[in-house]
Formats: sequence, C-alpha cells, structure tokens
Amino acid sequence: MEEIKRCSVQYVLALRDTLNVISGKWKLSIIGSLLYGKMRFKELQRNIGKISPRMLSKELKDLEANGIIKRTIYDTTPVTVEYELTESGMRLHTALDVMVKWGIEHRELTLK
Amino acid sequence: MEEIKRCSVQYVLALRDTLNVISGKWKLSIIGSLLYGKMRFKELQRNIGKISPRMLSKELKDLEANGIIKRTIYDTTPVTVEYELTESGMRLHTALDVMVKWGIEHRELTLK
DNA sequence: GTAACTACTATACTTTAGTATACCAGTATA
DNA sequence: TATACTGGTATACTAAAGTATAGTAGTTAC
Repeated sequence: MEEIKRCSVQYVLALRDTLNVISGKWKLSIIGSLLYGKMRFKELQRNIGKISPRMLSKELKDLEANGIIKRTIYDTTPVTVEYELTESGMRLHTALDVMVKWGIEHRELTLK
Repeated sequence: MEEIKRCSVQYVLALRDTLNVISGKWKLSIIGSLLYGKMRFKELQRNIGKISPRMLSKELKDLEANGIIKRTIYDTTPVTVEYELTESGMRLHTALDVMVKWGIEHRELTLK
C-alpha cells in the first residue's frame, strides 16, 4: 500500500516535470514552430502572430533553461540569433502526438 | 505550405484540448487518485493532502464538465458522493504514461 | 449538548501569468 | 534625415489561478 503511494507520487512528479515544460499560453506554439527547423527571434514572432516580445523572450529563456531549445548567437551585423530544439525537445514530438490522439478521440467520445 | 500551416494549427488545437483538461495544480493528483478506483469527496481530500475544499470542488466540477470523471450521488444519510473516471478519463492513462516516460528520459538526458 | 461526520459554498485575499506600450543600440536602405 | 531592420529590455498594468478561513445543513456517536 505504501509502495503504491510512493510509486504514484513519483509518477505524478515525473508527469508534472513534463507538464511544466509545455504549460503556458505560448510554449506549444513555439515548440510547434521549431519542429520544422531553426528559427530566429523575429521569425518566431511573425510566425506566432500576437505574441509580445516580452513574452516570447521570457518563454524562450524558460524553454532554454529546461533544456528544450538551444540558442545560438551569430556574430553578423546585425546580430542574428537562432533557436532550435534540443534532442530532448525533438523527443517531445512523440509525447505530443499521443496527446493529440487522445484529444481527438476524447472529442469524438464525448460529443456523440 | 498553407496545408502544413492549417495542419499544424489543428495539431496545436487538439493538443491544447488535452492540456486544458490536465492543467492546473491539482488535476493530476485527482486523476492519479482515481486511476485506482472510485473515491468520495473527503477521501480525495485526505488522499491529496493540502488541497482546500474550495479547490477540490472546483477542479472536480471542471473535470466532470470536461467528461473526465463521473459523479454519482447516493441517497444515504449523510449523503455520499462518489467520483470515478469515465472511459475517456481511463484512456488518459496511456497518454500520461508517455509523458512520464519523456519526463524521466529528459531528466537523464539533461542532467548528465 | 457538543463534537464529528457527510459534501460542500461564500467571501476576501494573494500570487502568478499574461498584456500593453514604449524604448535601447547598431546598421542598412530610401 | 527618416525609416526599418536586428534582438531584445523596462515599467506598469489587468486577468486568471490559487489560498485562507469561516460557515452551511442534516445525522450520529459520546
């Protein structure tokens, strides 16, 4: 009984790790944009649309700190900065696919 | 190109459906508690620990409205109310497992 | 009679998330 | 000389999420 409890606590903790990484209004849009290749700050901003630079900057820092994206600065004029998914970030794709699948099935099951 | 964009928009929407259902400080603890069987209000409260009745009540309503849990009232004295996962709620298990797997792998990949 | 059980709700508060707007430095273009 | 490009930061605000504390009503056990 205690073992189940301990186990389920570990389970919820690992789950929360994952959720923290992808929670927030803009994270999925950013990750989704980067699934198809590298992008620069302004490109991301244009691609996502209504995001403010403050939020984009904050979320990018967050994702970088969590090891989801990699930031590379190029010494050009003006400086260009590229963002891309790390290996872990790429691996997220599978997890996201499963979530999408559930989301679609849940709609079908619930609405009919 | 437009098709990819449209497709990725649908993808993000389905994903957000799923995320909305499991986001929030307490939802995972509730779902996690119910994975092993039915539970009553006070049982959930005791099981989860620090949750206030206001939050538990709110989150349970939310989960019920989203078709994740089912609420059954029994006409006993005092009334007892049982909460259990719906079929969709049960199906979440697979998606959660994948997220847990990613969470654990990500930790290993990032910390070493 | 008072304390504890059932399942909650009400009110007021704090904390976190997100928005809006303006601004920075440096370079290239019209 | 003015405008737009690069990648952001600063300040001040609103909105959403969560907390704290008390209270409801009816029943049962001490």
